Amino acid sequence: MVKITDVARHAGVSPSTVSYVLSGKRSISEETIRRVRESIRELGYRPHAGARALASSRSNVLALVIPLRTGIHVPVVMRFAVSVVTSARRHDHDVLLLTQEEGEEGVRRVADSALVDAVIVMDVQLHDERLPMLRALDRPAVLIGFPDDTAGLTCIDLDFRAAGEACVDHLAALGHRRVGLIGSPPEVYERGTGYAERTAEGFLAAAARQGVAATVHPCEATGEAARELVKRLLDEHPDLTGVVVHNEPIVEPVVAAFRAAGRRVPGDLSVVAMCPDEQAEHAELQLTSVAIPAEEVGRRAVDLLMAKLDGDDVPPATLLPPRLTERASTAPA
Amino acid sequence: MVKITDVARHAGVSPSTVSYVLSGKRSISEETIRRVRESIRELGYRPHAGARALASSRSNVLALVIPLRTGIHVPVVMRFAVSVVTSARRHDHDVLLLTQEEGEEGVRRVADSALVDAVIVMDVQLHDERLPMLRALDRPAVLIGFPDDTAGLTCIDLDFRAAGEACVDHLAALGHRRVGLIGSPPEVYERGTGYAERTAEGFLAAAARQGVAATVHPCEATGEAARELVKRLLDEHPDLTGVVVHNEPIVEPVVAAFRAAGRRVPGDLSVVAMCPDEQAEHAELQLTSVAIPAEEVGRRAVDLLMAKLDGDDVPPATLLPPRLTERASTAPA
DNA sequence: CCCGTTCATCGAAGCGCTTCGACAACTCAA
DNA sequence: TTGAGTTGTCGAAGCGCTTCGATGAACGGG
Repeated sequence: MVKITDVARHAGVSPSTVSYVLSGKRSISEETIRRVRESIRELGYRPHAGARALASSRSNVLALVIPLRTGIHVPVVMRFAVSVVTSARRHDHDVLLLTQEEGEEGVRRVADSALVDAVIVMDVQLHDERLPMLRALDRPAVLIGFPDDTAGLTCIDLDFRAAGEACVDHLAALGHRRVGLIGSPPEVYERGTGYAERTAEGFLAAAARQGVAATVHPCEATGEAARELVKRLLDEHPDLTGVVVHNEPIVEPVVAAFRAAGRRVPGDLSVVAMCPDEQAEHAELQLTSVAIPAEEVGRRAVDLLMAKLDGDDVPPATLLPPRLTERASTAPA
Repeated sequence: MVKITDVARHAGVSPSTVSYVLSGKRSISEETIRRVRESIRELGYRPHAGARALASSRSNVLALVIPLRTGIHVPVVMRFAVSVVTSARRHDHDVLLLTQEEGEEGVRRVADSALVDAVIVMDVQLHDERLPMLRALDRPAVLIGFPDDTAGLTCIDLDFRAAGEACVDHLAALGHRRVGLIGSPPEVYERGTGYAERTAEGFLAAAARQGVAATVHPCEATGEAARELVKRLLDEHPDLTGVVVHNEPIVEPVVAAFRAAGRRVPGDLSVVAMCPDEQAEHAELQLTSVAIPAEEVGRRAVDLLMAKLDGDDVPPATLLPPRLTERASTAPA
């Protein structure tokens, strides 16, 4: 194994100089930098991560806690994760994967053992049992998702309340007078998930404000459940002309079900999806949608974490404004 | 931060004794073990991961390279990943997440810097460009998926060829005389993905052996593509009575499309899926299926890696035999 | 009762790096 | 021409742990 002393000898400098070339923490002459870099390249030197962590008390590793609960949409989770990994690499950090199963203990373990410098937690519940631990943690943490009480935490997410409102406002502007929200599976609401509840709140608030009749309908993420719900909706609300779907896997089945029921989309019935842009664009019918900006959220979560690691103050709450893109699934009532 | 010397002092022993209690590498008296454990608990001691890695040249971290290509089914990838993380924890290891984007360089980086002790690579192609690097790597690696040439490697996966055969054998035994394989998206075949090609080979080989007419059809993973393909299939092969679907997201749409075309399933047409048992069981129509044993593959990949880390010899190739479970989607022709 | 073993424990070295203080060599204003 | 800064580099300490060899105590066979 090539170590820093080998590089130092090869370049004719001291180990500390090599270290300073690598970290840039002291000024080094152009010429020396060149020689050291050349030696590093030639010898194929890689600093030993453990030694570095020990000496600097920085491991350059972040922990990412991913959710495993039922009712979550796995592809979206993966987008967040990939975005976090990619962003972390830009800051010269790696990402350790923790499953929710390991839970509190896992976070504490990797934090206390200095395996990681900081933590990102996904899928935070309104009353998340991990909050006390996260508040007490002696390492920076960023939550993706908003708990009820954000005091002492750093949180980031799409502004789901505003997103819910944006969908209704769009439909109302098109003249729709009765709208429905097809939401996440019931268990997601039952366990108090911020994004689901806040979307519903925004949806209902905007409807009230606009004088539009509105109802909220949790729905399992299966085609069958979607078809049944659509049937029931049309039965109970024959005047329904606008639907918001906040449940990625069943967007397509919902559209198909409305069509099967004889409704033209968007002729008779408009659909707004809340999903990643990619999904909205690749659907058979291009969907008017509010984007779930997983990439941006992941990136900014990492940026926040890096700022905290640098000792900077960061805003405790970051709500990304929703972006509604009009496509082919909505039309005037 | 509590360190080993603190524990040693508290327990009235030397640091090395504490270390030996923790590692079990030397015999220690019951009484001392008890006292040391008690001190560890009381002080909340956690060994510093970096220090440990430096002194022992073992980081107790594995790298997991996950795929990002198009055409792969994300939920299945996630199952592998979760299984790897869970299994690694059982062996007291953590998992570092690498994306395929980082590629070769990423693996080399974390291996050379001793950030990880070993590597698991998912979604290996038949002629994977990473193979030379993996062969040359000075750390153990296990591949999930089989390249064309496994020399010098350790690979594990479901035996997809046998799986393809099992599906046809099942259908043939039920008296079906013409069968079709609805496979992965075209790009998956184009880039030479082992599991897709081997399934098709097994499928065709068994059909030839059984004297059954058979065709293979790649299919994009969208409901629309599925519906089109089904229409075309029925057009071109009116005598088709058995279908194998090896493309998780479109299993349901395929069944729905056959029904929409007036075929009863399984009355007129039998469907065998290749998907996780969970998916087969939770479908509206319980699906006869060959299980994709993601959990087992992940677990055994980790077990193989641990064996290699212990210096044990391991089989270069592990093919898990397919398991076909008869459910409600297949019936006699 | 002595000596060779085994058992339990200790002390010290060393893993490869970062960082701090020191210092020689310059630079430049007074 | 001096003294105060600045720049570039070095040496050494130390991060917290594991591991090796040493050692004293207890044990048992001859």
